[in-house]
Amino acid sequence: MPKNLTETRLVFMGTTSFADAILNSLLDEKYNIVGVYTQPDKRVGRRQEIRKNAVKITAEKDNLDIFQPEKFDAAATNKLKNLKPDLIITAAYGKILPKEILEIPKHKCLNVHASLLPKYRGPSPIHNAILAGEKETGTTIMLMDSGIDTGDILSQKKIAIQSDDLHPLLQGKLADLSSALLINTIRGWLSGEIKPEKQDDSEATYCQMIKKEDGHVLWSDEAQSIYNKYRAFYHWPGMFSFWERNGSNLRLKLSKIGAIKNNPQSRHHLGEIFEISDKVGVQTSEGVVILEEVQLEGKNKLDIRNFINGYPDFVGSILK
RNA sequence: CGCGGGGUGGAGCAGUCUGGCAGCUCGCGUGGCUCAUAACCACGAGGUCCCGGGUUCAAAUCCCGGCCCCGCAA
Repeated sequence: MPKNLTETRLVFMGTTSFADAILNSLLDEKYNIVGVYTQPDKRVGRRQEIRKNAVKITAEKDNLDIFQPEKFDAAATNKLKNLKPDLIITAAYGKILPKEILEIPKHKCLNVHASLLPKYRGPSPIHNAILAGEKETGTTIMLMDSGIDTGDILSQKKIAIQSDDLHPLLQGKLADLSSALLINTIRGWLSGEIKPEKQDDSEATYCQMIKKEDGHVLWSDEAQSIYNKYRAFYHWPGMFSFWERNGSNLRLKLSKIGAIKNNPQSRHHLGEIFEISDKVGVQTSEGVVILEEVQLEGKNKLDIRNFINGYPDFVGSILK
């Protein structure tokens, strides 16, 4: 084992802004990062421009060697071997590493996973903790094995979820927490102070990749769970419903919704828009969702009052 | 040339198809009413109808070109 942490040859793999925050904290610690792996650039937006992800931008700024393999075939695997990594750190990379890769670094592969494993194994732990209305979640540093988020745990730390935390805020908190924990864990792991602990598979829960369609609001849900969905999907994919107008179903993004009003007296149709004093609500199966800002397809985001000024027939209509 | 919606007083919209007085809901200003108001009444200010060209007696509206905003898709 290298005596000095800065001599450890470290490879980082990550893609999202969460991963970027982790990478930045490793850079702050002056670790010797000999390679950065991230997902290939994707074409994005109406003009199909190529956009670099956050990790790539950071890596370029620091003149790190960047690798963006579509998959780990023989050539990609050899390239990685040539980097002679002592340790691989992954965080929200978005690719499953074949077993052969996991065996390359002598100090193995560490993964940062933003949940209290074995809870919320899978690609969307933060989203799903919010969706489920959890009061707390956390972050786990673990060794990677061939399963998905099933490896032995090195360290773990909890954090509270506030009832009005939106996904980006909670993700930011978890990134900070994870960064600090990772720094300590790397030190402890390389020095042999930390011993891996097996996960209790009987306690495991799993989450799926979030799809765009998941943002479609079901007004037959309860207001509280719709609000949780709003918090979880705030950054992506957002929340939307459909408003029928002049025979066509227009997509209406609910870009900002307010607290829930539990007034059992209110018995409108599911999805019906109505005014409550100075606010605008939508009827759910239990409670009311308050609309604060919406965006009709083809239009800009609008404060609900301005929206109704332009579309007075919105009140009384039913969202689907 | 991936598909589609849009640009009209400070905000949001209608008007465009079928060319003919610049309209609606708000906001703003002044006055009134009220114990009171995101309430009500009266009056009022505020517009190069995105830009450029064309057609026409006449263009927000029709034709050509350009700029910008947005939804989908990826």
